[in-house]
Amino acid sequence: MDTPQKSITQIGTPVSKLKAEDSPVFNYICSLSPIKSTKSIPITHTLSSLNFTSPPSVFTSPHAVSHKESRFRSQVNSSDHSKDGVGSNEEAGSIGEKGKEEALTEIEQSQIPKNECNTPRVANDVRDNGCCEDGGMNLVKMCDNVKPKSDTPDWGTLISATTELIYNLTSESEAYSCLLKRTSNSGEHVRGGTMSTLESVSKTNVANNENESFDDLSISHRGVRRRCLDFEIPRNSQQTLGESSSSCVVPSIGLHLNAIPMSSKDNNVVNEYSFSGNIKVGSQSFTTSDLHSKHHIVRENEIGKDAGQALEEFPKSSALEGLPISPKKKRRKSEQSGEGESSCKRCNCKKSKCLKLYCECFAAGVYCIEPCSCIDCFNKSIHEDVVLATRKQIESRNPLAFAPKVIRSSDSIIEVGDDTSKTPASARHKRGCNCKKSNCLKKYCECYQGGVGCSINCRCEGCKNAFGRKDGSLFEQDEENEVSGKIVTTKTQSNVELFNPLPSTPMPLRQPLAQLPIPSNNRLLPSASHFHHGASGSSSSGIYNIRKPDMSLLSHSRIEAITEDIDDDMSENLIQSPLNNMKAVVSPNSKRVSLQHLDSSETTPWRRNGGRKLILSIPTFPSLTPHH
DNA sequence: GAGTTTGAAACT
DNA sequence: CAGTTTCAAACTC
Repeated sequence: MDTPQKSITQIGTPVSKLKAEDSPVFNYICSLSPIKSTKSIPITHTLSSLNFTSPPSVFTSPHAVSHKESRFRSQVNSSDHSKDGVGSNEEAGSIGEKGKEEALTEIEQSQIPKNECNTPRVANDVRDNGCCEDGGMNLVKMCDNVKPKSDTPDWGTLISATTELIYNLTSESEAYSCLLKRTSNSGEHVRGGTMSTLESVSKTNVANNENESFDDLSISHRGVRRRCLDFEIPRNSQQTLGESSSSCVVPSIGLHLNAIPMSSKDNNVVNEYSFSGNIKVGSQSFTTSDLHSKHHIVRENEIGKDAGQALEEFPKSSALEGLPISPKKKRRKSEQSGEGESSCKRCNCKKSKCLKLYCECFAAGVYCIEPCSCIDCFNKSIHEDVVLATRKQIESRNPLAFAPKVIRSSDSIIEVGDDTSKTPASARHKRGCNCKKSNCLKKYCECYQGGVGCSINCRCEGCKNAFGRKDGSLFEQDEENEVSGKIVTTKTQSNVELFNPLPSTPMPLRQPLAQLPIPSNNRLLPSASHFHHGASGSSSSGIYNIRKPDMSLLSHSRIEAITEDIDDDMSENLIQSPLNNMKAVVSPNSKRVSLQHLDSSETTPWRRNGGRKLILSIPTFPSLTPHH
């Protein structure tokens, strides 16, 4: 017998939805409360997610697209359109050109074919202006059809529609939580004519469905990710999420993995690389990079802020772009993380012009934004060419320079090897740290900062990393109690950690199972199990269910779960770096990374322990470098 | 908030 | 590749 929920979940496509509208089951669904209906989301989501079709052209032609244009254009409802344009132009004109030339001189101008980006820009412009609008209109119509004429919202329909739609978002966490909030909070959003989320989502979906092929063809990676969320939110969704529901957005998502420790304090934020990297496993994978291809990058000033705030701040920030910001505005990371919602990178660079890896923003692949306190910053959209050139240069030196520093692989415990397998963290620092004095107990240590244990890759001295020591030893009792109050010693427990949906963070990461909050309603649990749709049915599912503490974690969990599936299937495939057909190889003893051709893995650190490959889960990191 | 410490990044 | 310098974040007071 089909339960109503199940029926909902079967409504996987707009077509089926339409059919379902007339069915008694559908009516019954409509009578259900929105909250109940949301139970179907995971399944739908899973299916939807898996429906992403064409394998991504992950590493193809990541031509940078006009950030400026898309960014400004995408201030859809802003009345400051002209202002934006003027602002950017003025800025580019007054500030940009001179300094840009300087910077470009420094970074070998010849590396930047100026026409490089022209074509993609056109394509994107066309897309921005055309297809999405059409799709959006259609979808709005669809939602209108779905929307009952009476004052009583047809929640079942709406939810099934929106859930399905919203699951085309790659930003599960934001989208999901936003949707849930909105759908469950009130009908005003819908009835009152705002329908922002639904419309947004609808647009996204229609755009995805109808223009998928077009997107695939026309969209390539952005060179530089926008502030926050670039990775996960499809462009269309980004637009609308940013504008209509960004208050729901978890701003830390979209951060470079460097930001894990910050964002992790929210405890419901999975780091973006965990997501994108895992999802992307291998060049054949279907999601992140695909989504990246399909969807554009977020505008830096909107995401992570309240929409209104973003709109308010945009003119200001764009006007201020490129201008030094008073150090008084400086906010330290600790403060940022305290804000929870605003843990986007902020730098304080004074000499690097934010064009070196010293700059956290630059290193994270995001532009600097207003809250940054940098001086002479060139890491702005208006200096896109400079940024691109610099990145290219840096990448030429170290192809993984912009890759996430922490490799968060669900297989890492198994894969990494004997000495580190005991350590609980399901991730390792890509290159390892080199700490001398901090004992890997402070955030000077990149491993510690990333919330991961040290590994054999580390050259640290006196390692006492609370997440796992270099020598593989477990924490001492005292230490451990301090950190988490729990000793993780067994393989099972390690596995629990492995599937810990929580981001890396000292406290919760090592929180024992018993101490984890179990949701009063365990609806999440079956939902979570749905994430293993088609999975190998490993113990991870069970663990997963147990660990599901929080609705806000759901989306992240799903990501990880899917990752598991992918890893199962593709664990033998090395993840390709953004560079063409090359394996990124991390030398345990070298800071620099080298590239290795596909036939030499056995001599590399990729293989350890019985020949299993150590997978470098390089996420879909949109290389700035156009590859030809 | 200023100064110090630290280690990554960059440079030689 | 090793040593040195530069840099900015983290940290301390």
